[in-house]
Amino acid sequence: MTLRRATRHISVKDVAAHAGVSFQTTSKVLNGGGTVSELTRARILQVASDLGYVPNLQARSLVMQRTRTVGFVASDFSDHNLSRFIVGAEHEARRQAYGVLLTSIDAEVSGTEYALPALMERRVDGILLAAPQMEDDRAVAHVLDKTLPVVSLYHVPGGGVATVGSDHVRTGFLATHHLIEKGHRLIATITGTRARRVTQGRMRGYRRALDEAGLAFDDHLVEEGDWEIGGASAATRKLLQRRPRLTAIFAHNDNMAIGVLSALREMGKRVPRDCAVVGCDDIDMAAYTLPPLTTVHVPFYETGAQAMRLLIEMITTGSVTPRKVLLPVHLVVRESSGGA
Amino acid sequence: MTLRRATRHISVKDVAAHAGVSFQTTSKVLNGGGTVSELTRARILQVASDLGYVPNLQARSLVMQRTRTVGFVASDFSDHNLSRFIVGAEHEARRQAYGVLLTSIDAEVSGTEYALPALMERRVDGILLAAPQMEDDRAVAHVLDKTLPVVSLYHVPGGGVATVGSDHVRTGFLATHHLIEKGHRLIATITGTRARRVTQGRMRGYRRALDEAGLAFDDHLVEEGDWEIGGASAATRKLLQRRPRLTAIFAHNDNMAIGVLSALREMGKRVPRDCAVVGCDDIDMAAYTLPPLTTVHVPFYETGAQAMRLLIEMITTGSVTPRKVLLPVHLVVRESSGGA
DNA sequence: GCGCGGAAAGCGAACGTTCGCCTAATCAAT
DNA sequence: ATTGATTAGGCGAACGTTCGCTTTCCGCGC
Repeated sequence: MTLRRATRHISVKDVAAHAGVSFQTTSKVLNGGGTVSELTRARILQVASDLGYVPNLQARSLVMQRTRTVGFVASDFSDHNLSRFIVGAEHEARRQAYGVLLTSIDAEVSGTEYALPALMERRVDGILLAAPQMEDDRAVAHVLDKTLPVVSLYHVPGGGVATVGSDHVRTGFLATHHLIEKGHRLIATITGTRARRVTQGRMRGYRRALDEAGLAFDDHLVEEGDWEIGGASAATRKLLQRRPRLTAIFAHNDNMAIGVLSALREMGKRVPRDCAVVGCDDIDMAAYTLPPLTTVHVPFYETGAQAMRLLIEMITTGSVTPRKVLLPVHLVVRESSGGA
Repeated sequence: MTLRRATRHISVKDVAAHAGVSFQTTSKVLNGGGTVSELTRARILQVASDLGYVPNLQARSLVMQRTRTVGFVASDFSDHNLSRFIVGAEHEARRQAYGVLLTSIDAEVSGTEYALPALMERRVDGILLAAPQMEDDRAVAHVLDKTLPVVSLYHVPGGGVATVGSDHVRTGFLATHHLIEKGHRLIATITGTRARRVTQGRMRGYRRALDEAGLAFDDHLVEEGDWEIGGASAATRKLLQRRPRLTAIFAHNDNMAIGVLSALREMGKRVPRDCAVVGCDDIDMAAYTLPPLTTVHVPFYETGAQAMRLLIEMITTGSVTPRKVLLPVHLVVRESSGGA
């Protein structure tokens, strides 16, 4: 149908011309600074609004040497937890009038290939990292070090990067401790992938709770999962084969806990009577499983907001001190562990 | 600990100085154009790489009048379907070396408030819209019209905006038709929120399938849902109270179908023997519900990629012809409807 | 010897800002 | 009247590019 041309953007010079002043004066007015008479100030503002003037941040960035934009690097936005994190980060960025430039990195290729250069070209002021596969990527760590403020959701080797996350050890501890309090003695766990820090942390919490209660750690009560429902179902069957008398399972995320519930049901076990289940993350669905899932709430949204806040603080203060922030988690008791 | 200063970025002039040529010549080399001797070309490239030169896209955009960046406006990234869409769009953008600037809009405030100005300031080349609440926002439609290439996932009033989406009517038709083929005659449906186009489309497909089979439409077999699990459970109970003999339920998304399954189980109904259930969207979890959920697969990832492709095409060709693209959907038969 | 064509590289301007410094003009105080 | 301060606004430069137009140099054919 119609084929329209892109209309030229109007600039500060256009406004100046219409208002009969120099464009520099216009700039002053628009930025609130300088000494300009009330009359001309009003006139310029009027003209600017009439013409629909929108400042060009590109040009401003050029002279200011700051883009007021941060890069966000993630591995997979469709991960539910990660997307809650993104929402938190984006909200905080918006609150402080920062733009967020999104880049995904494939699971295989190191982020150095594309994501980082793309962000550098656009001269982001800082980078928010949410890509677990970077946990062991020394190349990335090296690139990031010493160039830009960086905050990561995950551990980055080299220690030059600030980190914001939740307390994984406590998460594992709370879940396990709760089961112990409920009287369970044979408590199995289906872990996340072993290489991940979060898995190691939650595992440490699990062991600590056992230790405190004087319970022995049993290797046969541990099965590695892949964070997915299907894998957790399989793991559940393996565990029950090896230790038929176990009475509780702690899954390293709610998704796997759902797989556990489904496997238990298929095997004719009743939850929580025959076997209690506790997950962690506290996803929306946890309240709607059958039975509703006891879980440890992990503040993903808050983590995102906090990470962005820290990043922007680092940007504005110029400090690149690699701080570590740990956000608290808390237990949410529902029926899968026998209720409150 | 350490407090480091942001190191100055090195520019084309720095490279030129080290290579002993004018910065314009350097620019030529870096962009592949112009007539430069093989010797100096090699030298310049060498120096650029040694110094770690990264072009400044801000400056380039300024003179080129194109930022090679698109804006993405979404209402809620943590929506699973939407996040699949984002992934698709981002991958396509990356493939074509476009940057993606993320903005969320709150459910309440019209996007005109913050999101659009923020994108305009950054001079994005086009906008990808994924915010259902804009379906009836005439103000937004007006702002968008005639200024920039815009592709929307949802309908935008005014007709000036290109749209990419899946075939909602066919989705409703396939789900309902499948149930009819399975021998069901009293087929209830739990719809999405009525105001949404997707709901209206799926509803039309539902009615069309009934019509074709010569089945009467019964208002009491329709209940409005809110896309959420809890609401759908409630709706299921209402439906069964009004029409105890219904034998099938079509939910307007998989999430609600999960709520339906859970409500049916609580009421002692067996799925699919007593009541068949069909959802739509084909989320990951659909394969893991109990029983696994028959659903209509909606290609969210592809939709995102396609939308981005269209947007970039509009940007590069300068055409703002408001095309409408409908992607095909297909039925995925699992056990909740009685299997294949 | 003269002009020509082409290769190689330089130069100036422009893109839309911000910022520091400069110039008038006004006005009160000496 | 001469100063000095204050107010209002202009001017030039810079940020890092791209692009089109010179300029310089060289070899070639007449």
